[in-house]
Amino acid sequence: MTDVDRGEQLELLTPVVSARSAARDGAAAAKRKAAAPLAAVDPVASVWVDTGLAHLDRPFDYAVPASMTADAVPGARVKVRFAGQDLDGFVVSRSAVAAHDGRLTPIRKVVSPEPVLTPHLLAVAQALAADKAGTVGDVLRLAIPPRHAAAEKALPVEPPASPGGGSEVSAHLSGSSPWLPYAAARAFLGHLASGGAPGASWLALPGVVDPLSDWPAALADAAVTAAAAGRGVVVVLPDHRDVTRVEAALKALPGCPAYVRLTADQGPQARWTAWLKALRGHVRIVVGTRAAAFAPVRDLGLVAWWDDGDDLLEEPRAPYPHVRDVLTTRAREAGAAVLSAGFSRTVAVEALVESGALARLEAPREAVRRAAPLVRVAGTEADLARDPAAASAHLPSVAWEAARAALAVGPVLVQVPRRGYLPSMSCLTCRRPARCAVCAGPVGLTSGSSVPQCRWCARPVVEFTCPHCGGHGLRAAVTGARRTAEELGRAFRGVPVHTSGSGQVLASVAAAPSLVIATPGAEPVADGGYAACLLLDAWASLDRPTLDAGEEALRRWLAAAALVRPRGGSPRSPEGRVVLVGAPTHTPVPAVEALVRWDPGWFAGRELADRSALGLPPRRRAAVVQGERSVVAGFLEGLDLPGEVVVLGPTPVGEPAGQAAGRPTPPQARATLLAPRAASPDPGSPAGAPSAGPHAGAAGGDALAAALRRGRAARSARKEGGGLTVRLDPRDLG
DNA sequence: AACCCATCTGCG
DNA sequence: GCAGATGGGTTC
Repeated sequence: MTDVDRGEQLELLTPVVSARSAARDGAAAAKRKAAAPLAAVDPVASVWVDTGLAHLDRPFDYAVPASMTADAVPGARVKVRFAGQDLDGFVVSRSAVAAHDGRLTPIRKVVSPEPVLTPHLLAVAQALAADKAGTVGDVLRLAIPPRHAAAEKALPVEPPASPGGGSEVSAHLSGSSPWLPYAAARAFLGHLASGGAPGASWLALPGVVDPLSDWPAALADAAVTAAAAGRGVVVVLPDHRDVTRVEAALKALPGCPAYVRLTADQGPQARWTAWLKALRGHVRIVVGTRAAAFAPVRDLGLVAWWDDGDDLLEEPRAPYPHVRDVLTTRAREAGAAVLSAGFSRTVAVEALVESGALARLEAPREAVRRAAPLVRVAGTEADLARDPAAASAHLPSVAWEAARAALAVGPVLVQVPRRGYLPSMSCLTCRRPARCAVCAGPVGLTSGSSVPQCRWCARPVVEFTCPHCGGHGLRAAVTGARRTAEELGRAFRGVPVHTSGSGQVLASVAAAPSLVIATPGAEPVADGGYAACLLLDAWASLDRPTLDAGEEALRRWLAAAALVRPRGGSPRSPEGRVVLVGAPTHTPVPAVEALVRWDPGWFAGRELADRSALGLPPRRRAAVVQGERSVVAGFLEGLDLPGEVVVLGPTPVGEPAGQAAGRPTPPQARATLLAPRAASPDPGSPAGAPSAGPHAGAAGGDALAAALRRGRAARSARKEGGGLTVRLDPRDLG
């Protein structure tokens, strides 16, 4: 560029006060403002403005006043005048010339020169927005927490000169490595340590007998391996207790590597401090809940998450990315390794395995057999224990005996489905599951209503007659945790009873005999492992009318059963037992079989094959569009869909139970769209080339997502009101 | 929300 | 013929 060109451009860039304000404020003010000199170098800032409007989801050029030239760096948070309002934005880049050929408004204020929107986060936000048919602005709101000025000021800019800083902690597969039972671990960790980007789906062995070899220790070991190689690490756990366990495992490592905990519930100041510690390079390792998935560690080398199927890993705000989406996108963007860990494997992760993105990281069958407890199944028609105390607790004799024997040597875990977890009903006389007379759907109670109704066709069940015994009475097949606790407490007199559930979650219990009643996900860890575990109301978990009922049931069972001592037993920790209560025994049920054999890998493969055969997700891409009926209809009408997309619906949907009463809401509808996976690399592929060019292949050529995104932008441009939610790859088709 | 601009309208 | 009203699209 010649000097002349440059001069002309600068002329163009001179901020011009609008005629109106000049008239109002007078010539003096206009002169003063017009005279504000622009930055000598790169006077143009491209700013991603948080407009909240889908059709304006792109950067806009602003002029950089000379006074801001040092602060308005790429990534800085700014305030700009946009369409008559003051809006927040981030500087994306600085340049000498504007792409926009009109007049540029000057940036109003640099909120903070901290470069929070890193090129990596921007690329990730763009890729996620494209993949989920959302806006970059929405993703940025998820990715960058609210700033806390005091926290920003208090934290030193430069990391304190640390003698170790984690980098001198050497990790290796020593004799005590928690990775020892996993043959593929050596290759994975070696590749990780040498700067590679391996991907693995790790099926952790059950067992908590040795805290030095449990899964938190293994995750900590992997994190330190990456950190020792100078790479950044993000580890995401579903809940708080899991974060604390991984933290403890990190602290237990020799040299205790520098890490930071990052969770949403720690408050704005602590959260911003933790976020900045990652950004400024004070720590290489971030451990946290879903809020940590975007943590801006430098030189990202490893992303890891635990228990892919836990719904806490699903972001409830638009565009609804799962932690798996965030982390695999980040890994692809940064050339980092991927570690998806759990006692079970979701179908979504199985799809990544079968696509080649993730390798199977599993222990040999003999090791699984040694580590797993012995699992027995007590069917729905099983004899209730003859012991009157057991009968009052509605326990089959197998379960009663297992619990009684185990209580002599240690704690016993009892898992009961969550309160309000689609409680089902059964015949009061013969205890067989109650079925709708019209469609044979399960009969259940919804909160707020005292009349049982069919969960499939929603018909109220006014007069029930059991087809098996002719009885007319109904009882709740799923008993709440509190009542179960009372009943079991009576059945096993003298044994202490603990409960752990939403609201009151226990982290751990002692090795002494006790009964621990817990809802799924709230099971405390037992010192030395549980002696036994009863999994109640299996049928209720399996019979949910959702696509992922089997997967979810198995995940919950394995999570509880993994806290039990191994079947083999040892002098220190005698034989562990698990009893699945109330499962169908007349027909083979894959989830039950997988639990008995402890083979979650087999189950995931089978489940994916089943879904593929039916043309269902995740083999095909799914999108769910929901909103007011007229809005959904209009939206679908205007979509420019590729030919291979199948549109199911829209079908009317009711308001979620409990909300419908009283408040009149416009009728809702939902449509499901199914499309073949794009031919482009799977969004989960971590092995992809470290981003070739800026945002290369960000859209992934996914025509369905692109069409939905265009549709939303068009709606936004037309100022069409009415709520509309668009979810891509939802966990369930609803 | 504010602005720009094209088009319309009412009055001469 | 033209100032002011009206409406739809853009927003740097």
